[in-house]
Amino acid sequence: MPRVSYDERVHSVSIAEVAQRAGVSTATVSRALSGRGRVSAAAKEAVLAAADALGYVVSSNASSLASGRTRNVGVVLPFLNRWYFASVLEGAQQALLRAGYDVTLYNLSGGGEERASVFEHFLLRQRVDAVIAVSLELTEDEVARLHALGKPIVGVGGPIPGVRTLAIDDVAVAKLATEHLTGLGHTRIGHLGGRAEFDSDFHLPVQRRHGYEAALDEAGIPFDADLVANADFTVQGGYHAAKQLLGAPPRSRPTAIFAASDEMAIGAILAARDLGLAVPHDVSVVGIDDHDQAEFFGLTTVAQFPRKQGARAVDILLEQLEPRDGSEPLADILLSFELVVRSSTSRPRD
Amino acid sequence: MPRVSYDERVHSVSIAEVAQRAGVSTATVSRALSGRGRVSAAAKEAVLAAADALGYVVSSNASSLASGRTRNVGVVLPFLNRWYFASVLEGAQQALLRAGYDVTLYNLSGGGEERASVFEHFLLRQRVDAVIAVSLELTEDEVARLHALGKPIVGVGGPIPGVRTLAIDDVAVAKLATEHLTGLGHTRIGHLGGRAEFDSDFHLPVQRRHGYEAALDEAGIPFDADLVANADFTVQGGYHAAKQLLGAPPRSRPTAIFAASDEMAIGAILAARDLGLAVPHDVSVVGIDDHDQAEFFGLTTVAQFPRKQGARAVDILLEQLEPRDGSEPLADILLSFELVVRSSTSRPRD
DNA sequence: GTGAAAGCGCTAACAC
DNA sequence: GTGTTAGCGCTTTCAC
Repeated sequence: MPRVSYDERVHSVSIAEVAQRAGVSTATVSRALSGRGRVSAAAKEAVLAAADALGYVVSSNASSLASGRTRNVGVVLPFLNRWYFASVLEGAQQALLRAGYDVTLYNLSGGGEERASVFEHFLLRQRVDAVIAVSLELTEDEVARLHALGKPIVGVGGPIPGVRTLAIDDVAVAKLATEHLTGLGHTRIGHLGGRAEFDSDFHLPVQRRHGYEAALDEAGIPFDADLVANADFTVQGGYHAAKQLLGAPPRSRPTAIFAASDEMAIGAILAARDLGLAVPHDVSVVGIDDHDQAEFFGLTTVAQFPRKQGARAVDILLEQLEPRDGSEPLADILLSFELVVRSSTSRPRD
Repeated sequence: MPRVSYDERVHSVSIAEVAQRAGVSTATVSRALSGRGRVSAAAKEAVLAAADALGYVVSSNASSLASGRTRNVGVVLPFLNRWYFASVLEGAQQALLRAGYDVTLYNLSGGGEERASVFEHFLLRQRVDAVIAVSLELTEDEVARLHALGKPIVGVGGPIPGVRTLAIDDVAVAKLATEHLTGLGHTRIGHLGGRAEFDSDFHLPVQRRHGYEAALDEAGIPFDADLVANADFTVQGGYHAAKQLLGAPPRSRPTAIFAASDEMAIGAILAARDLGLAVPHDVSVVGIDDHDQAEFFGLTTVAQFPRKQGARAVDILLEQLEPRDGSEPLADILLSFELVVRSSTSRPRD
């Protein structure tokens, strides 16, 4: 704790004052405080003491201007108010904070013009040392401009051309979920997929559907387009789509549903209840995510770990921003996922 | 669109290059681009053209260092992954972006040491022009340090001593919700409140409970401690607490529940269903928030408007950062709220 | 290991 | 209305 009462001061302490008090030059103060370059133990101690006594803190602007480093990372995402995105952001922010980096947030949910404006802002104002793009497909131009400025980029949630990327294997995840159902003996398996408009970025809906079809195929179950309904990844969307699937006559109704997100899966569980169907007795439901509420609903799901994804993205960035010896540049990374079996799935009734 | 291909360049264009190309001085470029000070139309046009052609953008660090303004606002919040907080942030970010400000995010959900670390970071590094604190009670020391640096602060979600604050009147909101139930003729009204540990910041649980009691009082209904259960504001917490209230024998069971958040109210609806009780026939439920999912569940609620709250906070900040003539400094502001009646409430059965 | 000094790229007086 | 110029507060050669 600095030993000065702050409300008595209006201007901030400069490095020169610290230097004077410590009886060294400003260069030594800079070196002592930043850890770059060597400083004698005695000098370092004197500097630390002086800085503490004066309540000194570097001006990030002056430091950035002189050094070219901002210690700030931009995180760009398409939504803030959805579990996956907020979780990735949380994980990234936490890791960045620990490494001494600030996070500047760019939420694109406002619309198209906002996106252009964001790129004007931070590409251009050189506020950040690097960029994390979550489930966003940057254009080649955007990537090129960032790279031209020497700013590393890492993508989370899907591949960006020319950019190192973290992603789960969506096909494999969907296949795993569906295989869980075929393994239980289900043969009429419905799918709640993502609507085409959500496919713009990383083709996540399409890939998850491919995984679903692949699992059916391996189990020798013919694909039936009537068992697929698409929605918008929300509970409400999943509810309505599931009602449609489950409203079919008992003979043709699916005995299990694989939803491309937990929120839609929860919607399906609620829809089943409202139709008087018991889960899992009449219909099994499996999702993807391991959403916060998955446990509450007893939802079987394939967990992905967005917080870890965010933290991992930071590791990769830091390796480029602060290369340490022995660290190899990493290739694209496929993230882990795992099936979490709860009470929403069981063998079919007969 | 700038007419240069960015990947051919590695260093960024400086103001001097623009000045040269436009045939004016750097001062004129600065003035033309920032809008501060007067510039002839011809000069302005020339500067704009040159800047565009070269793909010039100011270095925010150099600009901040020279001017003392960062065009960056820090937003501090205790959670990211909850509807209210994410919505406030979204509203604030959007308004800030429109005004040309970046947002640096400080999420404190990591724990206590993180909080100290955050204050080291941004109080101290002078990265921001102002601070928005959402549902956080800053200490006097923290407020004093910010003020000492001349940084405006605005609080959202509750009062901070010495700081301009935006908040709903939690007592009135809770009273309105409860009055809706008494007005329908309910006399056994349960309350799902917030647990004491959530009271640390703005005593929101206590205030909402006061509103509840006030409404009962005015309706001449005696307060009954057995009809109150506390939880953690989540669906799951509300579910368990509601089960407790609704598990009582029919005679003593509440015919209506007022929950201090929509998420808990949704938990109550699900609990009622699981107990075989119809909503609103057997039990009415009302919440506070107008959460994204409120409509889906047909939840009657008192809406607050967190996105607007965030945007409003920005207005207040901007008024201080960029005072315009005729604008009066605003006092603390009570935000609007409104009862939204849906299908989860009705008159009691008999 | 340490200090002197030259910038980093811009803004804001000030003079014209 | 426009140019000149002195910093903003730091980091980093370069010499010692």
